[in-house]
Amino acid sequence: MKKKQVSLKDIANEVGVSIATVSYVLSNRKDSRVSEAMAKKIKDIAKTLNYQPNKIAQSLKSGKTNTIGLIVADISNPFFANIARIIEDEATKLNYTVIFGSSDEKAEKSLHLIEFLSSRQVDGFIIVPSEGTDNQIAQLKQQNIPLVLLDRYFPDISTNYVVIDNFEASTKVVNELIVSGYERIGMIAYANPLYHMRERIRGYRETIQNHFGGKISPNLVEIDYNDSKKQVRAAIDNLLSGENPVDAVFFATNTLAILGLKYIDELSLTVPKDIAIISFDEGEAFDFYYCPLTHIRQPLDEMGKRAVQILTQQIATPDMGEKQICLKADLIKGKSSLAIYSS
Amino acid sequence: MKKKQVSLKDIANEVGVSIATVSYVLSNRKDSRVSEAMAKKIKDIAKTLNYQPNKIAQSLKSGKTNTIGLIVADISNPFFANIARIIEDEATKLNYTVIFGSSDEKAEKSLHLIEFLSSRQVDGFIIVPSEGTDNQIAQLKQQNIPLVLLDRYFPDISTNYVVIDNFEASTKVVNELIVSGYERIGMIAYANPLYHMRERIRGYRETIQNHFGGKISPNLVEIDYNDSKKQVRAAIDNLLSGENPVDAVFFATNTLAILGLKYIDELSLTVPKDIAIISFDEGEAFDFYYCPLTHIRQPLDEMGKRAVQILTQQIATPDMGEKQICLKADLIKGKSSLAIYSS
DNA sequence: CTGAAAGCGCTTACAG
DNA sequence: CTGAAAGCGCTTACAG
Repeated sequence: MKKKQVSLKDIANEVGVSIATVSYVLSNRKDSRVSEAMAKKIKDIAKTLNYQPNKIAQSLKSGKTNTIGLIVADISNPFFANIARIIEDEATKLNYTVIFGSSDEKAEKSLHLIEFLSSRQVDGFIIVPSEGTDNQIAQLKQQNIPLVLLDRYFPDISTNYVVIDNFEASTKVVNELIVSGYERIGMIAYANPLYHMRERIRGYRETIQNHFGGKISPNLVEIDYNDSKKQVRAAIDNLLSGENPVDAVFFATNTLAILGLKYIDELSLTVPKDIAIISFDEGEAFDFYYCPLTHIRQPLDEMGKRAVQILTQQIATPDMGEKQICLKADLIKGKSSLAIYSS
Repeated sequence: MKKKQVSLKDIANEVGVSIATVSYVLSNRKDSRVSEAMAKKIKDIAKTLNYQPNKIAQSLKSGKTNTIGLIVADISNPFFANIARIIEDEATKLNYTVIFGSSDEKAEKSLHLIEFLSSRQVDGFIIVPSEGTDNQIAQLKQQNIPLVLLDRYFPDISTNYVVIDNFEASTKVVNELIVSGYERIGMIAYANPLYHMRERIRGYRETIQNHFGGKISPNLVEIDYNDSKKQVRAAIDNLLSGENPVDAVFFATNTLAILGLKYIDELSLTVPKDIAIISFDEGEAFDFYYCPLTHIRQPLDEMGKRAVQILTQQIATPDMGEKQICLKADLIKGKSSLAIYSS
């Protein structure tokens, strides 16, 4: 039999005083006028009994759980795993607990998670929304549930969000390749209608367009998320075939880069001699890759922390205005995009 | 203003019936004899109002939160991150939520987490205990709080646990190296008094002893967890120096292997030609390592699932006997321990 | 077939 | 200086 936790009542009985008095003392309210002596006695007994307040009861009373619901798009992606950890740490600092789930890029799963977390009475949500969840987000907003979108957002729904400037980052990638002497630059992205992916693609297209003025066209392949392994291989075959095979590939995410590089290894191509590579985000998988990868590094730490801060502020001050943060990402130069002449 | 969630009372008012009746209908208790018509009406209204039961209130009433507290030793280690994910998935299937934290191998942090999770009224714990937490575990046990130790346990405290046979796994590693022709086999482990680490070391020592019968002695270096980077480098320098430098190294964990291999790369040594390697556990970091690593693969999936199953069983049946599971781990042969003559 | 009442453990405005 | 009472949203044994 699990022993019952000690409650205020147990302490009250022990000391011979009312539950209310114990509550006043233990919650340190200054406006209660409990005698010093009594207060000390109560505190001592509470300590010897190892009293821990029942947060469930506190939550029911206060309507606050000090819990944040976090929904990421894919927890098996180190990008999201890392940001989840950062959010967890920051939340803990601010005295919040995080309950999280992964939508695995599926709208139904996202809906299920939102309902589940709502029934657990989370005080607010941090969500990396996946395709087709616009209505879920709109609904949360309409219910005035505190909410911060992270990494992705819907331009048509006005919410708090913390994202990066994907267009600008993508521009940096393509410019780096161009400056290094590459010309036939392919891109492999997800066939995902969400804004962040469209912006990465737009950055690629416009930079190619602006620089080559139509003499060289963008060469983009979009991959279906649920069949990515096979399609990435086909995409690379495709980009490398024909009269003008690419000399560089820009991967729109780290997961695409991992799949792509494994296949490039299989083909016995050497990076960057045979083909230059830049990736959006990285991952531990590249720690031992023979050629350090040039990649976009998103300010994960700041993104996670800002999201938590904005959310907890909104929980505390519901009528605070909306906060919309767009951060810049850095290009980290490895050796996978070395200038052609120096290779 | 955040709108209040709809409660049983709202539905009761709407339908013109008592809260109790609504509760009976919505909790689907067969023994209540509410008329079909009324039941239907109530269910319809509940649906249109989008009623979600308040789990906080349910928990307070029932004394059950359907929540598991998970404490891992180091969430930044992919081994624990993976097992956390497996536990999360299995728990979700069984209708439990997981709240977790990382003790970062610190006893005080572990205590803090236990208290925190207890105050959140978790129904039970899954814990990867760190050094010096014996008394915390004993205390939980003494309070009859359902508990499963994972990956590590204390031989002196009788609890549920799910672990692997570290001694046997370690034996396999050393035998593999011996069979492949290596003789001067060093080991790098943590200076950690916990049983799992001692067993790995014992397996190493005894196998060396049994095979070489004293003609070659074990060559073990123990590393301080909090200064591991520097000490691993020194350890490798040490193992490679002297009259009889090692020709193989057994790393007792994946984190040690990562640190070690990076240094070995810096030294421009080639695996396995210059030095053979076997690691306990692996990680994504090795995905692109030029030489696929021979390593011990623990049955993560089974470990995580069994832990959840045992815990939830004990929550349901508190006087169930203790379950102690010791699984075997596999040796996965890569190329980092190739037989000497074939290299 | 339906409802009044007690109670889970806490907080807090109010009374004495 | 201290306590009785109401209430957070639910469940359930009991009465009618």
